[in-house]
Amino acid sequence: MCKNPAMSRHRIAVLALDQVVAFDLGTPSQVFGSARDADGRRLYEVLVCTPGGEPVRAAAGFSVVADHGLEVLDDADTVIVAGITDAPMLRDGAVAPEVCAALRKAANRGARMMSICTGAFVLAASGLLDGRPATTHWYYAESFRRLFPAVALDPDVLFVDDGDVLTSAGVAAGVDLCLHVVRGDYGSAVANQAARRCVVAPWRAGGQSQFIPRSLSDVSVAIGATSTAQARDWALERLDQPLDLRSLAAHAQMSVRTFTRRFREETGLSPARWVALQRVEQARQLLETTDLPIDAVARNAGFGTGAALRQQLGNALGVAPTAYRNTFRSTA
DNA sequence: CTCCGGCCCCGCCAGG
DNA sequence: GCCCTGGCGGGGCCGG
Repeated sequence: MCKNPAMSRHRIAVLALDQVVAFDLGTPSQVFGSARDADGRRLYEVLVCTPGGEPVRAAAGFSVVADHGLEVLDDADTVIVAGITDAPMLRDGAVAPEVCAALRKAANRGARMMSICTGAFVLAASGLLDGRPATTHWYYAESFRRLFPAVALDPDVLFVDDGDVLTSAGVAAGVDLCLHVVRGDYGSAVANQAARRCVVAPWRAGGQSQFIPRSLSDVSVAIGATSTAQARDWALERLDQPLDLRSLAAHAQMSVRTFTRRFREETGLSPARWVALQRVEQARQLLETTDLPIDAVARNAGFGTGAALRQQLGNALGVAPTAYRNTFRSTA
């Protein structure tokens, strides 16, 4: 990927087909367009295209006139297929041959391939998901499985990152996937700033269930109902200290059993897994935005030793702390 | 590498 | 009957 700001901007082509989901089509422009370097310059160029540059009908009842045709897939660094809805393709899996060919060509050339929502049907029809893990909108999971049995579908996660092929669940999960990609390309600070510009929560992890409210859980806090949200805030303030399940539950004034149950309902993650993710996030931000020694970062993020941090960061991101810092320290 | 001890996760079920 | 709670226990995971 184009991580060096000196190189030309990372180019993203968004493919809209007939009956495109308008929200999906806007998501990449919005999120990637909000990713800026320290001087406020855009880090991505986002081009929307349609087959032949012809207008396509949006499912919402208007037409989309794109500036480009499929030729922009030829030199895009990333290709994103937006979701479509209520189209015959979702039942018969038939995608125009020239679209499949263009997508395959881009993938073979090494472009990063992504889909939002039912865009996964188009990637799958092009054979790009065979034998790989992927996800799509839960509503279409059964149809997807029937049409593309060779794909390892996980219908219950927000998005799947399989390296050069990334797929997301319905609509808003596309926001999460796009933020995830920005995070991977330019680091947490840039991604969080992009999220702030879009006024969405900084991130939801890919493994999270599709069946959790995006921000409605805060409502229960506002009305004072019991919830694990305060315990999460409390935990975030003391990530550098040991956080075991018992003390989290005690802080939420619940039994351990009820706390874990609620926690899972509200976040889609188990408490320990959530804490681990927060610690990695904390470490990333410290590596990106400070010059603290690795051991200090490790202590501050609750890993104890640099060795533990190295281990966790390696598991989560596949990079060592110093390498991570060197990659992202300059961007933001 | 394997083992070990501790913690965690979650299905299960009894009780309110 | 219903739903929610919370203790129990087995299987799993992680760090040493």
